[in-house]
Amino acid sequence: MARKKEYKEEEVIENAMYLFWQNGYENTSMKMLEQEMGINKFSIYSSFGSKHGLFLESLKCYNSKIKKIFEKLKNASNGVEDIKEFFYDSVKIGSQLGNKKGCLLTNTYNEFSESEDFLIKNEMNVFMSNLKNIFIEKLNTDASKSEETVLKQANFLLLAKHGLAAASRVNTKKEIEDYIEMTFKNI
Amino acid sequence: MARKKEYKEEEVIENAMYLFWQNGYENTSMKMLEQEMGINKFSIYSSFGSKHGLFLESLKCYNSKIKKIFEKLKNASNGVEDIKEFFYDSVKIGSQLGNKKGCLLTNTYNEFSESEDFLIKNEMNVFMSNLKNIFIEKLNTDASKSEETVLKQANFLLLAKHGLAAASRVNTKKEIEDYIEMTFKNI
DNA sequence: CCCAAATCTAAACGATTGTTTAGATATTTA
DNA sequence: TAAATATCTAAACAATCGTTTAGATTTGGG
Repeated sequence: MARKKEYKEEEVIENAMYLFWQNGYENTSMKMLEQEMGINKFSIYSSFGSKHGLFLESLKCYNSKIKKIFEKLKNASNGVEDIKEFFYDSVKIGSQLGNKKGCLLTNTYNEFSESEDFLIKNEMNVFMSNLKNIFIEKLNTDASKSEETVLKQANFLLLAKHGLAAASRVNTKKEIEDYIEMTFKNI
Repeated sequence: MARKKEYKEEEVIENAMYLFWQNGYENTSMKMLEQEMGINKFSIYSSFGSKHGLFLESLKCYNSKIKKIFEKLKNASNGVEDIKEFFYDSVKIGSQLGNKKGCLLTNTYNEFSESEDFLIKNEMNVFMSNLKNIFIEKLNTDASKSEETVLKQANFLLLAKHGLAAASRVNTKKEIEDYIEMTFKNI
């Protein structure tokens, strides 16, 4: 054995995640990451392999952060009302975690939409289809809805969620609340 | 007098605009611009001053491209129905102009949301408030709506338009159509 | 026809990008 | 305590970024 590490991966990755969340992948440099993570390039590379590996790990970190509100949604039993609450939770979590805007996954989805990075695109698709399936499940608790209606509404909510994440980067809290309320008027 | 220029600014700027539209500002390099515009760096700099100047000019070029559907919206007289048509037109124009995704202005709005580039942010704010005012005007053609309702619905539509532009980069035509239809269900 | 000026090509600029390496420092174990 | 080794700092790496410059080429007017 030898010298001890002066940091914990699980701790420094959080700061990396916040930085990526705020600036996106390309606009976050190794220099900024050094500063924010509090360790230097050598340590980053020995722990995470590359900037790309660090980003993937940041996405996992983000996933674990939002796992709570996903579990809450899954375990709730008020159908559409739970989805609405999930929308509110999604916006709230950004201001709780250091006033970050939007959703890291949605930001990434947009930034990589023209990219050929299939590792990351796959991560995104898994997330989106999971979310869609949960929406479908919740919508199905209302037995009066036809399968077609459910699918259409699930698509609508998925885009609304995507749009909300994008818009929440530049709009006020009031505007966002109005948007969520109006969105669920249509369901 | 002396040698003649072998290109026209109005022509090459279009290709620059398409490239920015596709990749965003930061992810478009001068090298890519040289290739796509068909002129070299010297010419770009002598015509547009800098990458930043070129981008601003691209935004103006984009504005003139979408002017048509804005004028159409302004001059129409079917109230909300016209806004809906405007949503469809906004999506369509991307596929018409070389299968580009989303809206250059919205993409820019997102990319520069954390930036301190006030020249560009101002350009964005002017665009957004213009759009909002048009929405308000159209909504007001229905005299039964209270001022509060109109403002709330205008905010909703503005975010919906923003979200639509973001989502249209990654979603299918069918999903987008469903989204627009659902959006206007209760307006 | 030749000089002046504008536009071209292409190389070089310094700064920054992500990544690697050399060497000093600290810790564990035998 | 000494040898082994993991982790640190800090410099250097090649590649690319946006930008500038030097020099060749083309054009028009006197």
